[in-house]
Amino acid sequence: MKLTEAFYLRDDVIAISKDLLGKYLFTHIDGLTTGGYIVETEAYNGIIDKASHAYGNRQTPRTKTMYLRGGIAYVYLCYGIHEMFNIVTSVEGRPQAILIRAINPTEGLDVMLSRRNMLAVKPNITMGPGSVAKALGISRNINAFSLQSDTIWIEDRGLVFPDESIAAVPRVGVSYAAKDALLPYRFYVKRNPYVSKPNK
DNA sequence: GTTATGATCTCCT
DNA sequence: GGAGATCATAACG
Repeated sequence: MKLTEAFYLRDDVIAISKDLLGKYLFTHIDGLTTGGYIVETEAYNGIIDKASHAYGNRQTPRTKTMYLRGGIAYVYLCYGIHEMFNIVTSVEGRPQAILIRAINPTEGLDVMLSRRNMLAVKPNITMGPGSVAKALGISRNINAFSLQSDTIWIEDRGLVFPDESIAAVPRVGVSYAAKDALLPYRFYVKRNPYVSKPNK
């Protein structure tokens, strides 16, 4: 059930991003389990990708997590407000990562509602990377945690989307990355209500 | 030490 | 449709 390390250690971050659609992401934090299946991802292709934090082989306290062995979490703060959850892939020394932009929640709905200060389930509960992290209780203190741990992990439950229901489009919020912003590194499940707005 | 800015969300109009 | 929130990070002096 739980995805093994071999899944994350592959070198093709684009293929892994696509493969992650339909996989179930779970967290067990503060004694509470929450999760759902992934419906939107974005690939960040290492040192040659201008949109990546590791562009140009940049090594800093923040990005060092990306250089570790694949199969761990990379969590950072964006805009001073939002925690972002990424999955590190490929082998040690190759800083590739995948941003989880949206999930379709299936477990722990009541917990997610209270974490999001919402009264009823609406698509925006886990739509967009900042919302996903908040609903799942993800914060920077699980940065670099292994996805083989019992705090955060990903399962294959046999859910597969056919190619024609998967869209590949340019990424969101990376206009500073010049022509790399045009690469179709954002993948999502067509017509799923939890997919975030831009380019839908 | 200082400063500019962002892999965004929410609320307001 | 648009602005404000809010701070760690990274680059620079």
